[in-house]
Amino acid sequence: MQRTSFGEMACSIARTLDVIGEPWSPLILRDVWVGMNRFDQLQADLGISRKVLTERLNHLVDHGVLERRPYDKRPRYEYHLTAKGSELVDLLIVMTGWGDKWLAGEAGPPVLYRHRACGEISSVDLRCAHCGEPMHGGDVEALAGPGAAG
Amino acid sequence: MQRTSFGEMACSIARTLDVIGEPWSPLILRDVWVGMNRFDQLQADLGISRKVLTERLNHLVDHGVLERRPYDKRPRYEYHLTAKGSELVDLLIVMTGWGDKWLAGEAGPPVLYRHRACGEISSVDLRCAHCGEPMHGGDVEALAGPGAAG
DNA sequence: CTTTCGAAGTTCCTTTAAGAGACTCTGTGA
DNA sequence: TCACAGAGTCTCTTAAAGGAACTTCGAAAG
Repeated sequence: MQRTSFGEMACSIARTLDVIGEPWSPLILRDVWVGMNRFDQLQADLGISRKVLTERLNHLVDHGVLERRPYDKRPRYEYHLTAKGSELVDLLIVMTGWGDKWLAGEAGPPVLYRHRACGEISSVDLRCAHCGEPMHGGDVEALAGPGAAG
Repeated sequence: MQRTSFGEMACSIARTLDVIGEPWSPLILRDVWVGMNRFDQLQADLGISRKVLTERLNHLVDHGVLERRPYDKRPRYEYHLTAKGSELVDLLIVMTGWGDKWLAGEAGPPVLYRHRACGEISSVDLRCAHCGEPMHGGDVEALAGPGAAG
């Protein structure tokens, strides 16, 4: 229910959750990413309540993650990822990787990704933007930054 | 409220959300990651209701993301990341990166990460595990995998 | 022109989860 | 034997999710 708003916390994880942390939001982004851009498509594919879908779409548009785009002279709209929203796909890809590894079980991953640059079915790897070496939880040390609280 | 369970969907994003998608869960993982391992510490730091914290911790333990570890002869427990849980930190790091870029504003990021391997303050970059080139939403094509529905 | 249609929401009602805070339980050690 | 501290549990209120029927707007068909 998340009545507590995370947006005011001095934490980028909390702030990100404030934008896409509500139930369904990541699944909506996934669908929009793969080309399901219309209200009824999303509703049918997800099985989400129309009321909640409306709320989520508005929230995502308000936060600049999705953009509402008319596609007809009638009042008909499509939802598309903005630049800000497109960068959230990184998150979806990493989520997919974890789910594939830990939750897919015998059947294997439901979806595979082909990396266009090399043509191979692949997965993603986190690397230090500075030195290019692997960068995971244990490879890192947290320090207070300029926007720290207090 | 998320009454709809995502765990049965043929989608690794949905399944991952079933494990850590409830409100507060990513923030609990963040805190445990940085060394807040006890109930009262977590409760005080997050300001979460004790009831909800209990529910979340049990859920995360049930799903093998956290491990409950006694630290006293009295019934006292600490929560620690399992191997499965440690890999979720990747997700937190990517979330942090997005929040730092798009939500931190004037003040700048509240937390900085130093990559131990190179000693630099850095951020994370997604690369293809196969060829090492950048791998983001637009660089990738989705195909049905062995565990696809239907 | 009136009727029908389709997409995109709105509204209303029920059920369930989150928030808040007091209460319990269990060993310890003063 | 009393007080304490940590880790929960209980109860009540409030708000959000689910479900399903209803509205609205313009287009095209008769």
